[in-house]
Amino acid sequence: MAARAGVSRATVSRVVNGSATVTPEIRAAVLRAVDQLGYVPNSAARSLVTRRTGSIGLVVSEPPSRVFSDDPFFAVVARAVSQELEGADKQVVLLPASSPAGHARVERYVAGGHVDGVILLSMHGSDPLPAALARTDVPVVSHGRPITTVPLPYCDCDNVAGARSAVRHLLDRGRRRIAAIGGPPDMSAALDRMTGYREVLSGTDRRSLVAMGDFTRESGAAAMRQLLEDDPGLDAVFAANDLMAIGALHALRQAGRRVPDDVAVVGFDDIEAARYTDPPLTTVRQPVAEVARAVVRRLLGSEEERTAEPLILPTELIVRDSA
Amino acid sequence: MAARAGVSRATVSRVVNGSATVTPEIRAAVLRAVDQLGYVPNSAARSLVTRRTGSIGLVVSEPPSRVFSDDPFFAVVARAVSQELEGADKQVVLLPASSPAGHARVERYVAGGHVDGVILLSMHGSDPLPAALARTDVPVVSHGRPITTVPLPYCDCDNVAGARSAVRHLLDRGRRRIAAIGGPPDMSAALDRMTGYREVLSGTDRRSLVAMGDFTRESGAAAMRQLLEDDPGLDAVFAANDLMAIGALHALRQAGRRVPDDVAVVGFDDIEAARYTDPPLTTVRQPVAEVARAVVRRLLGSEEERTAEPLILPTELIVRDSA
DNA sequence: CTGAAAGCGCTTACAG
DNA sequence: CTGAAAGCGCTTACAG
Repeated sequence: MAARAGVSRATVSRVVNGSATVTPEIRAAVLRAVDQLGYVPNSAARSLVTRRTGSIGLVVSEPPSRVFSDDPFFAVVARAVSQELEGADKQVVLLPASSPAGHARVERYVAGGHVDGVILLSMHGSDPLPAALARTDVPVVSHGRPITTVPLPYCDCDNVAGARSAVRHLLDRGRRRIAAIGGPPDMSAALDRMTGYREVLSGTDRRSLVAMGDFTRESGAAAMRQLLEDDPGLDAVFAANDLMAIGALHALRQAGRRVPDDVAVVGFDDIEAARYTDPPLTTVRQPVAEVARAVVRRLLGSEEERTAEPLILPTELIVRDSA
Repeated sequence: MAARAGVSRATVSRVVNGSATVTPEIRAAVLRAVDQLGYVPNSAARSLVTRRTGSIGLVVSEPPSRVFSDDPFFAVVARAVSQELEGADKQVVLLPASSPAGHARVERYVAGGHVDGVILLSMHGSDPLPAALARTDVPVVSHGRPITTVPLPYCDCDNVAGARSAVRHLLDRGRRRIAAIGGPPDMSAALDRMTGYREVLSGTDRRSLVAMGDFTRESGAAAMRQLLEDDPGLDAVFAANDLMAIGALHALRQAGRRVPDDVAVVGFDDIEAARYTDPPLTTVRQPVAEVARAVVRRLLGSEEERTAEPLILPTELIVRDSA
């Protein structure tokens, strides 16, 4: 390659890496040779000396059922991250970490210098990975507030405020018995949304009534049946995510309750499917892609940017027909 | 590291890589040192000499709207691939290739030796990437039959037979005017499903009636409205995927048609959402994850395995209430 | 079974 | 502005 262009390897390297200090003629000659030979620098050799890999790890620590099923969350994040990374010419490598074995693999992988940074996705409270990763000198940013003892940079949406707006809306519509379907209690998003629900109700004379789900449709349907049994008189339900709200809609229909006439339903996320339920779902829109992009920017930014205050993006209540 | 264990670097390498020719005592000493020092081999240095990277590229050549929206297809594939790769201790790196710029990046990335193999996802007929990649000496296997001039190893499900079973079912239920909603005409899955539809109808005295969509819910709803306008007397519709079937259900409801009483609907894919529509959707189940796993096995297998006859997995008709 | 040495393909001070 | 040389951290024939 260097021979073909009649220059040294060093000069080829400089041209390929866009160094300014190269004579135009030489640069042209090198570029021509690169083109003719289809030369592409070997990435491993380059990484070895630059100590950078051009890859960012996306750690998905979630039981397959949720992240990889019908919830568009993972896909939306993966896409936004890839896209935002394009400008920096970096790729995302998927790091599944749902099992202890997966955790060990991810740790080894990161420690082995395979990635320039790590994005944590939907971590659970019990997860030992954040702490382990924080000990590495690889930058880590979490998508969503992690429940950890170690402080960790993160971006998130305002789950508490979002839930508040949903419950207030129900109150404004004159609903009196507002139940809730909660998510996994070891995830901050689920926790925060329940906090918002309780906060609003505690300001009134209404009692709270909660059934737990795990963010899946099926669990939403089961929780709804439970709720109906516990309090047949309920006239509204706030589900901590849309998938569970869809399950609730299903259970309500089977129980012969009309929505929103008998029972009003509000979800959280505003996934695409929310527009196609019957009736269309009133829900809290969460800017998943924007949070993901913010995470990437922090990850790529300086140490100071990363350790700055967590970025919390606002949510928006989307009123459709279910409430 | 080598000093700590009192052995040479070569021996450390042998122990770490599990070479059999190491004395138990020495192996133990090295392992102890590895543990104490938290030693992890540098991946770039290793790749440089072994010429392997431990990464597989997942090329997603799809407009964001589809793959990354609500269609669980991408997530299911990503998960199955990651999982199947775990045994081989390889990771998947996401390679978005929806734009020409994306294509160029992917080509460069693969040519740069970043990956040991490439999986192509839902390629479109016009896509130049398969041919470009086939020229590399990196193994390539496609998930889904690619529409290319160059022969390319692939695995798929039997889309034609699946569509046939759907349309036959409609016929068996006594439906007389069976319309269809097709997918993107440059994708083999869409093409093959329409072929199945036409094959069955051509064996009868029924005429075919087709409206085109692009695999999204919205396009399914639009196509359904079109069909209703073209032939108000239709009593069944076969949609080339579930998302479009869901859109069709929506349009039908808005048009005041009852499902299945007035119009029967059958989809294709059997995504999770199909069980939660009103009424639950009759559809053709497609083994997406199994195809993905088969793709990985071929990719990891020998040259002969890869170039063997394409593996075509069967589909299954799932009868629910919509038809 | 183990070690000394070469070499993987780059980048980057260091001279000139 | 360009080249010779060192060096990144491993693995792997090759001796012994």
